[in-house]
Amino acid sequence: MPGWSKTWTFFFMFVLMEKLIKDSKAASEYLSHISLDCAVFCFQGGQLKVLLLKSRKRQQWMLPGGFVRQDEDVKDAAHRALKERSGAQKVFLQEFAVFGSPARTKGNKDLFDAHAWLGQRFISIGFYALVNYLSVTLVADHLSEACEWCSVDHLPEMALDHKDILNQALESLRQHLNFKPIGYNLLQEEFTMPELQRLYETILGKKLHRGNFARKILSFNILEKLEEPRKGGAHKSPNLYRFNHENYKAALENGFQQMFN
Amino acid sequence: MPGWSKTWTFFFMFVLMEKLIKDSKAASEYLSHISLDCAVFCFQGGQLKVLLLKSRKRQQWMLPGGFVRQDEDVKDAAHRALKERSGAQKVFLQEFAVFGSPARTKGNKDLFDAHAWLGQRFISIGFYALVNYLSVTLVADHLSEACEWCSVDHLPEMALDHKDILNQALESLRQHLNFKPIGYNLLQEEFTMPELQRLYETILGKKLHRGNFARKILSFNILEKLEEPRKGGAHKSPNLYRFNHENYKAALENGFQQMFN
DNA sequence: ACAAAAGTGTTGTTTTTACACCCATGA
DNA sequence: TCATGGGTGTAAAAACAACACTTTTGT
Repeated sequence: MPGWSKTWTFFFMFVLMEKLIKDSKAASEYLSHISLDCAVFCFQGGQLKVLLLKSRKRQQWMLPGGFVRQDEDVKDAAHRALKERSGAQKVFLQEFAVFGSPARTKGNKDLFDAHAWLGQRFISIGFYALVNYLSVTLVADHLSEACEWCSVDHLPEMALDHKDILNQALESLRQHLNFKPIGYNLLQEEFTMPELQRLYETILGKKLHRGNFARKILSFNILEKLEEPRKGGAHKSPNLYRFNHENYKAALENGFQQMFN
Repeated sequence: MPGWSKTWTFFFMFVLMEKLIKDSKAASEYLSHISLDCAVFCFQGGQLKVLLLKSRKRQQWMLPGGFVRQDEDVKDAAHRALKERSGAQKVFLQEFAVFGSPARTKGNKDLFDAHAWLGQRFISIGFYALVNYLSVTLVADHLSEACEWCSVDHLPEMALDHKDILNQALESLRQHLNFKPIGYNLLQEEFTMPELQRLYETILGKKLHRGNFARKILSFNILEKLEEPRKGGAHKSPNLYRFNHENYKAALENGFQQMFN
């Protein structure tokens, strides 16, 4: 087409591309090939739990995830995805790994065949999130029929490589226990010593000695004991503590030098 | 255009898009918006060094980086980038962070204005690599006029957020010292006790006690002493050691329980 | 002779670990 | 009274840190 100027070629292209873009809102709204998956943890009933969605189409459990808008920070995208799913804002979010094998989303076309855009290859950025069980209201998205907390000790079968992602999130959680404000974000603002100990025991996967645990964690001066104990339990009212933000933050900067192993 | 069928619309689009794609080889070869940056470390002359490239266009130092092919594993892409830059294959590579702020590549257009594709927003996946100084031959790419080892103690100004990426790589290196085969990958196959100690001292940034260091690291049974010492030095020939792969690997699986802090 | 490397012994300190008590209190 | 929570004392074991002294060996 020697008579066509470059300008005309581009003009036509844009007219046609606009139509394509309207067909697929996602293609213009989000960066292609990039997704994120979140392992959202809470601590409830003495158990570490993770938020799972059940896909409507295939009855498989999945981690909540999302995509990154054209001009959005990746971490903001994760916050947005999380807010939609749990109503929770200002959640503690930590990136822990990238899942970049081209094979990992081969099953996508099947899983999401109603949406062509979802059939592409995705490189997924893995985050773990820590939320307070009480401050959260679960909301299933339109692709999901259920949205539940599931104990990490009894995980169901999961779609794609999501079980793998979750296991790596758990491993990172363990390694970060002395470096990130994990206790602070998983517990309520006010908590008892047995609750804190059970959290540590659950994440580390082993029993800790009661007396020594309290002695050690108190020696860091990161806890403040409150005046009033928690009333209403079946037994002795336990003391309540909360974190001293300043000292906690300062202690994490260096990482707790061998806190608990 | 009611007479046009959807099929025709798409046919024209593809014809035109093909032309666009030919205009920009990169756009078809690589995933858009995704890059990777490598902090390549070696240990030489008692110093930890990092591989830097000097950009021809702006005389700024940069970390070597690359892009991910359409059907390529992200880690393979990092290996490929590294091989081009250093000739090194089978390098130890560890992903450590994602740099996903939309602001981070705002300077790109200026830096790479010869290549439109490079002006887009990039989410970069950060790797650190550990190489043996002797097994590497540096090669500058066509955008760079120099390619050098630079001591991490005397870093020059760097482009974009590369200094930030490098600092996070160093921090990760420190935290991984007891969990990843860092000594194994930075030293030669055969090394002396003072070399190993200096490596630990450099990464941790502090002096360690000679006698206690040797005692402790030998107690892990991860080293094998060779028959012959290293000849030719100015003083007493030091003993040579190498890692016992099996024991080293086993020890890393649990992480060295407080090895050196 | 000197300097770097190597090996080991010793000592005091700190940390860890494991028990053992004792007390408080809500049902 | 019992189950749970909370506080403390202490003793043995282990780990750590700091020194000191010795030996080896290539130049």
